[in-house]
Amino acid sequence: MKPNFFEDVYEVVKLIPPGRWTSYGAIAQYLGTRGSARMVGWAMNNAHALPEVPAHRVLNRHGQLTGKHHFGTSGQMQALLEIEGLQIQEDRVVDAQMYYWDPGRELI
DNA sequence: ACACTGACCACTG
DNA sequence: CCAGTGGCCAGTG
Repeated sequence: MKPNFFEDVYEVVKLIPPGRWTSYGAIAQYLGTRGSARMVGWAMNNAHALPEVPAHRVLNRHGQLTGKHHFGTSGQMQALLEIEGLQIQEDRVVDAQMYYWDPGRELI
């Protein structure tokens, strides 16, 4: 039995607008637990199999593409983000705070 | 049941 | 900026 946690994570990730990104911690915080940021990452591991979940829009708190290694080919994650208008430099989003999307703040 | 790991985060020094 | 520590929850051997 998988916890609703997963479903909730997927829902939030699906709601992330194109050209925006959010962090594992932000999602975890939105769901009520701060430490569960790890679980979010773990949930994404499952999520990456689902085409409906844009996992490439979920980065760590620095806007760094920590999970790029999990995308089949290297550069895939960056490419997807750049297509949506984000600028990536050194595996990091340029002007990250400018494109940051907080589920608890803008989704409310 | 125990130990270790993980796409993390915050605090401290 | 880097290293260490604690927290959080679930999976695996």
